[in-house]
Amino acid sequence: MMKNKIPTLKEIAEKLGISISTVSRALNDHQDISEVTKERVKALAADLNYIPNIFAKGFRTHKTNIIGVVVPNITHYFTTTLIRGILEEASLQGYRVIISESNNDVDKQTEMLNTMIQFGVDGVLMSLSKMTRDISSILKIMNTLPLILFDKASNKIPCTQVVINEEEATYNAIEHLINIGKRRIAIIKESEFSYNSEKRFEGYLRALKENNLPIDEKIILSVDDISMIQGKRMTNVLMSLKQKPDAIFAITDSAAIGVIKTLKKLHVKIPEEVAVVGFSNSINSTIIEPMLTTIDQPGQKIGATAVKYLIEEINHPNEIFINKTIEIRSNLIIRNSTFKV
Amino acid sequence: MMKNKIPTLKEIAEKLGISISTVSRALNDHQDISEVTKERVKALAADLNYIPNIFAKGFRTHKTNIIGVVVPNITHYFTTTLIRGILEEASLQGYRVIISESNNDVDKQTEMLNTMIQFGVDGVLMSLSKMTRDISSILKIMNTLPLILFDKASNKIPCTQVVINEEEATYNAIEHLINIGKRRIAIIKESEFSYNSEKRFEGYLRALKENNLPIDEKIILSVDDISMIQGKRMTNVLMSLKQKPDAIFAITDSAAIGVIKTLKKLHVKIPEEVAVVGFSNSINSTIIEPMLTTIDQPGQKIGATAVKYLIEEINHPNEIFINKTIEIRSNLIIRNSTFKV
DNA sequence: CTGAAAGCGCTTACAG
DNA sequence: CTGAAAGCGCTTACAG
Repeated sequence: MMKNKIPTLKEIAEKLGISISTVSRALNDHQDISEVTKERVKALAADLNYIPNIFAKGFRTHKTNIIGVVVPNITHYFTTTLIRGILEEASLQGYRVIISESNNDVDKQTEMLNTMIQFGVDGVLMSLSKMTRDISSILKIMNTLPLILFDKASNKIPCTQVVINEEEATYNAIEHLINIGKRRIAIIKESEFSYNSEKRFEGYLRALKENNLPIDEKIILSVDDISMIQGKRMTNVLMSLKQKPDAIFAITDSAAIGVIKTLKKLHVKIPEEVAVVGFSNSINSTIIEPMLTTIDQPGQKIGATAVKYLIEEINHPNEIFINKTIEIRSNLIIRNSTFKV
Repeated sequence: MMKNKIPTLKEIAEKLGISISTVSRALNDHQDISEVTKERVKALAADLNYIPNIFAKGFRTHKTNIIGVVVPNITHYFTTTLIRGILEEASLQGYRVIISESNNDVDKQTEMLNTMIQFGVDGVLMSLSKMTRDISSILKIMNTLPLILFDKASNKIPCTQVVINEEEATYNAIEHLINIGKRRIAIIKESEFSYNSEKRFEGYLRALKENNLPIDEKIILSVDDISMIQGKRMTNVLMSLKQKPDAIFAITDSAAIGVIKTLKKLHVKIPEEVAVVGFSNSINSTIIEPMLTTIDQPGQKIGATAVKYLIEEINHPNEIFINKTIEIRSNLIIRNSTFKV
């Protein structure tokens, strides 16, 4: 297929009988250039469909206006809302976004970061893969590029982090269960190192303690992979205990949906006998019956906020940034799995 | 933050006392260079963590190894599977992916395409926004860059298209309903111009005709926005008809889930009184009870295939490509909404 | 087998 | 207010 040629500054300059420098400056609205010249240049540029060669520009100015994003799993609904926020805010600020998936594989994550650098991104937004223990490669990258963590973060990495109020959100959810009269609240969390899981667990523990409820290891269950299937398995475990729980909090909606499905199969009444709470406010949480009480995380806002902080760092490459942790508020959405209207 | 400097060919050349040209050639495994030199150069490059400046390279060779992707809505699960396939195949072939969302807004779609060009992508993969009637801007872009359509395609645009066998898949689904004894099959489709909706409607019509079933306009419903809410509304319409349908085919899972929810509210037995079929095999289709019979679309394969064809075109910029339509096979997944085991 | 040099399209310090 | 020229980091035709 024959492709059109995109005109260059040189061609515009020649057609107008002026220098390339003047054309460049006119297009960039440089103060030195007269209005008349600016207008002539801009008119011709528009006419010829001039598009600046971003590679020549980026090559020259060491800036590409591209942001790299690394996420563990792009198919999670919540992740897509984060990405939507990132795309929107980036676009507003004149940035493009390169996305890659680490598939929760730490080596792949490192590889992705390296290609990001190679592709000249101006900065990186990352949500950590599970099991990211060795942070040396990440620290190395931080020497080269601004990096901001979002959603799946880590206190060990000295950079700005944009997260939700995981601990508090869970605290509120557990407190809600206590308010509706539940006293024996089980939790299904992740066994592997996971920032979100740990924070949520802390909120769970604090809520029990502050309400003088006993902490019972038997109803604190950890799974490798926090999925619907594991939710089902763990529910069978919990409901075969001598002292069954009267509520189950799962740290993800998918696990919570597994819980509901199994409780229904066991003919356990929800929420009267056992109440269920999830985390994420995924679409699924409104499909399941009874609909799931869960925590709504404003993904778009988190994504957009992360972009703002990143561009701030990109624009001030020589400043030392104090590494803030920005907590975005989430909301408990009460539905029929805990409280019937 | 102070950032590390990435070494250049020049530094390697100086340290080794050879020319830049030789270093460049050694790194690119040029045949002219001796093995000894190659090894020395590569060793030092590895040592210094040399990363080629892709912008200098792209600028020089007019190739960026970046693919642009435009999708209507990134939060749809099926879209994320398409993207996953694109990311994987692109990564295998050494390409990065810039993603943007058109939000089903035709103007935004055009804008996105233009920024893609500006950012020097080597080619574009696009899934059309609804209501893309004016294709002039797309045709214009095809003069500049290779473009391939996937999933939401259009016969009017002369380019390679990667889609599923929409018509045949629907035909099979309707035939399945006929096989289980259904005779009055309603369809809920989109009213706006939509490639997928039209193809599915064609399959529906053909199945009825070939089985000598009457086509009744009263049970052919069109909605603007094919959502769960519309599925609910349309079910109320259908179930208040004198001659109620004994099966409902909705062209998306979300609408089909709305159908099931409403049928349950109306105490209609599924599938005995009314069977339900969706399209997509979304996660939701297994959450709803009864689980939804639907059509599984191999998103990853579609995405990967689209990338392959695009890179083929990128690598042969002066060839005229015959615009093929590649149909990827989908599968009917039979579940309890049509057939109880 | 290796090197000197041109050039990709742009920006910008310097000079006028 | 405008221009000539250098240079960003790379590749490659040309010369040896």
